[in-house]
Amino acid sequence: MQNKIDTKIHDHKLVVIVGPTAIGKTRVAIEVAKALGTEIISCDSRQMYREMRIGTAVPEPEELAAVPHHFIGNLSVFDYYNVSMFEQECLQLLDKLFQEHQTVVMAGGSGLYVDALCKGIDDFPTVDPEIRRTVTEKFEEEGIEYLRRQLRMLDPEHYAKVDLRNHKRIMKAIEVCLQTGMPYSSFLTAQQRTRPFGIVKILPDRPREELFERINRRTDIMMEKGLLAEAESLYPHRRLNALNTVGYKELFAYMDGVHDLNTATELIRRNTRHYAKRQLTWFGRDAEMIRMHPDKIDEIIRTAEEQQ
RNA sequence: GGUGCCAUAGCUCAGUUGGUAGAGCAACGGACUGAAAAUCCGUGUGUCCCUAGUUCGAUUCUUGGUGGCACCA
Repeated sequence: MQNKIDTKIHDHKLVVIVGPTAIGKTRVAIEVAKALGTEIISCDSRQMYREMRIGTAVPEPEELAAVPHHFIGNLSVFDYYNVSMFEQECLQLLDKLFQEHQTVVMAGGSGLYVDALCKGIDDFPTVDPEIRRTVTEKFEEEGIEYLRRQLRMLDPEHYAKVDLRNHKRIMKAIEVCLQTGMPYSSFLTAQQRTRPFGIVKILPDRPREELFERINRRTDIMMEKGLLAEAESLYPHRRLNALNTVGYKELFAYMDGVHDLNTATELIRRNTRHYAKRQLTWFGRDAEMIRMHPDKIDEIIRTAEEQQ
């Protein structure tokens, strides 16, 4: 007897369109959503901040008007936000959207956010800001060795697994240990959640050279649109996490006199390329991705309609 | 036309008292469980301009070219 549980066909479907920055996802997503008469959920950790529009390449007003978008400009740079919140809010929103639409489109480039929604993410309490602040201060004062010692004591199991050179990973684990009084690793199940809807993953892809040309061009367009002025208005808040973002941090450095404007622009181009590469690595290991050229809209629409 | 200096990685350059070479940046590869456009890790990719010598051996020394720069005409 064959086990047929995994091949169950759902009533609803999420079409996920993810890929590196500047590949042309926005246009593809809008065309697909229009063809399917549905809405778009953005999964972009930076387009959520309403103060950051030019540098995050949010869709044009006409594009936003053509198809309803969610999770764009819904936060302020002062807000705390995390993947788990995104997962929860997204699931709730999908519940609502699936009452009206058979299919919903998700588009963006934040791999962790995509995976949190598609595969689920383990649940543990949100860490008190006070605890985060304490751990951060200790790290700044005493360095990564301190973090390692702490983690070895609080959660030896995770200590053995974590990248001990990555302070962010260690800090997160310590924070959760301190918050809950339990080892961070005790929250990790590595279990994939099943979702009550089908998921089709499309990865718009083009030759690297083409992608890099688009990144260069888009950087110029952002500058013409007034990215510098946008960054200047955010300069006082440059320490906020939301502003640790390509396109802004390089201009802050320019304002600090670290380098001239041309250098800053060149660094934006380079850092955007690096970012795109990281995204390619992330999405590339997902075997469910269907690679398609973003210019072949009709094929993508057909795939979005037909695939289960 | 003459004299001098230079030619080494994609770029800027270092170096080898003769044993086929290494830095920075760029580039490339990878990891990723609540700050993820973040954070972290790894990799040298080379007719050492060409040619003929000297030498066991030349990217290194010598001859002659070629190209670039500077100065003098």
